[in-house]
Amino acid sequence: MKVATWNINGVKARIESALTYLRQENPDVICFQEIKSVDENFPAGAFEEIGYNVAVHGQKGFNGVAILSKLPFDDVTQRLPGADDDEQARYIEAVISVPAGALKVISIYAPNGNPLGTEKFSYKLAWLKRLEQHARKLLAEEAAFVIAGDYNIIPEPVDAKRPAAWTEDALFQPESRAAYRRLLNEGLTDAVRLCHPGPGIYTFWDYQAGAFQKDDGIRIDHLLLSPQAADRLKTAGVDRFTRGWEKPSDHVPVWVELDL
DNA sequence: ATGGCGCGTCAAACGCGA
Repeated sequence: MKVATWNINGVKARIESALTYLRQENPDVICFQEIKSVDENFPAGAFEEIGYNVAVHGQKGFNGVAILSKLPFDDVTQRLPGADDDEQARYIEAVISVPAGALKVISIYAPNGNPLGTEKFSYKLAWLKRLEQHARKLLAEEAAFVIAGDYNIIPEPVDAKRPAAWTEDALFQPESRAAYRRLLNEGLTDAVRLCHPGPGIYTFWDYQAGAFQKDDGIRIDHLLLSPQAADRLKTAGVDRFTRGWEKPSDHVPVWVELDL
């Protein structure tokens, strides 16, 4: 079973690319981030026509996440616990029945957090703390799950072509990196890093300054697996070829193959 | 050396991203 995640930077702008990718790569599940659409305007029909069930948590103009699955959803939850007043659409969780039992798939769009020293950075850290607390609860259930999405965290210097360029950025702050490391310490597996230990694995290249042509990238989109999902890990990868398409997203899809 | 884009909202710049 192939589970992918892709920050598409606007579903309306990326609908043709998304459909092409799904037809070509045929993932069983894909998590989208930054759909920038309200639920009612999400083009669910176009995805249903090629065989996907659709679960959406959108908002007007910004943010927004979705999960598409060939297998039906048993349950869908649209909120990350811990802040009932949080209006930003950054989280959706779905349970899918698979031959080996059940798989919980979570699509996240973690806050960017720039600029430093503002409420945006404290919101980022608070949101990541909520994610950690929720992950702990899920880990206690000892079930297979994957938290997939745009974490907006560069975990290590090896995850950037030019780490020195990011030292004043929220994505590479010690506090952000520590939040990611805590998820690993608590037992989650970074699937892409496990399968590709070396340098040069990136998932985002800025639109500006010819970043992709220079391969001036960063790795900020991740798939974290629970121990029960990691037991089933076969391979993981990054589909950087989509960054060379016409009108690309600045992020590319990342995926895992699980033996489920 | 520096800066170089793109999306959505709305109908001209602006917020936002990373």
